[in-house]
Amino acid sequence: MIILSRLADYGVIVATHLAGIPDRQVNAAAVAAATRLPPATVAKVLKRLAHGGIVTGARGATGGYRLARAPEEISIAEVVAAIDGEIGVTQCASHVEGCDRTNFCPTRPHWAHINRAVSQALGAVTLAEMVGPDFLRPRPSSQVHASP
Amino acid sequence: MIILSRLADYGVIVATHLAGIPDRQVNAAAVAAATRLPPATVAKVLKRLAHGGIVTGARGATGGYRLARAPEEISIAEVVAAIDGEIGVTQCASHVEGCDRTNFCPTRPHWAHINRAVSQALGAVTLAEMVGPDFLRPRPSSQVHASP
DNA sequence: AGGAAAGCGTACCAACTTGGTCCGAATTTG
DNA sequence: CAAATTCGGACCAAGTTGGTACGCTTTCCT
Repeated sequence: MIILSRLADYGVIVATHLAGIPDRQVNAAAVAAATRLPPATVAKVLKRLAHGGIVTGARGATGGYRLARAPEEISIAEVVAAIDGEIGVTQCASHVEGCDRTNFCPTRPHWAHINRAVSQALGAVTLAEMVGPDFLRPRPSSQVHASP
Repeated sequence: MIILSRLADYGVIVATHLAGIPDRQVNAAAVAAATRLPPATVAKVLKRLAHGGIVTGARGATGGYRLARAPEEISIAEVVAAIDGEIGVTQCASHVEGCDRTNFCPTRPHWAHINRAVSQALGAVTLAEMVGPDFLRPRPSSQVHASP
């Protein structure tokens, strides 16, 4: 199973790319060219990111996108939430009521626990760490640049 | 966004139900009746669970399903993996190669880290803990969100 | 001031995945 | 031997998602 949708994946890639050039303001086509992603989809992703407050878009000629905050202030969870909405393990974790088998469902505390763990895992990594060359690695010995 | 698919959710519910009756061997219809889930879908879920080694199915008359292992030996991650396949944050985390923007992707170590955190969160909880009576807290009022 | 460039919003279409159903083959009990 | 019951596969419908296109607004440059 895949946790993140493809658009969310694209969103992280795009946001990471923007984090790598914090002062530049580039348009969607340039981001698409730099990330080798479909331009139309990149535009869609950037729109959602702008709507979520991750990036800010400048209109007009010589306009473009730019990160709305510092890269170390933006977590992956925010980027993902801007694309696909709030993170939830299952639908029981999202909707509060209406489950007619609530009595048969002693699993919700565990879902909440797992949900928090996932959110914490996605919220612990920031864009600055994503783009940083010396990111925090729990295992500094392993080399991860090559293909696994 | 929802992490687990609905079938995976059903699988956890079904497996938890089976964990609650470790010595009984019940058929798919009984499980569906007990869990208030669609019978056909429960049958499908049980088939995948059997294929994944979570439950064992006995054919013939008076057949039925039973947990293949002890409830404390089966984690949620296994159940989810039996339904929806191996857990991966994104497609980059699953497929080993073929990504033509590997050079533009310094994010994979972080994906691996997040992926491991998610897997650990899902792997830390077993079916025995799911069915355990100590954990169920019937408090449907407060819903905790992982606020960013 | 006008044209061009770029973002913004919406709408739309295609495709894949998912949810759900059904029937045949195998197997065990009575 | 027959009936009941299950597994295992194929099969179909529907929802969601990915992706694209178009019109509008805004801003800079000529």
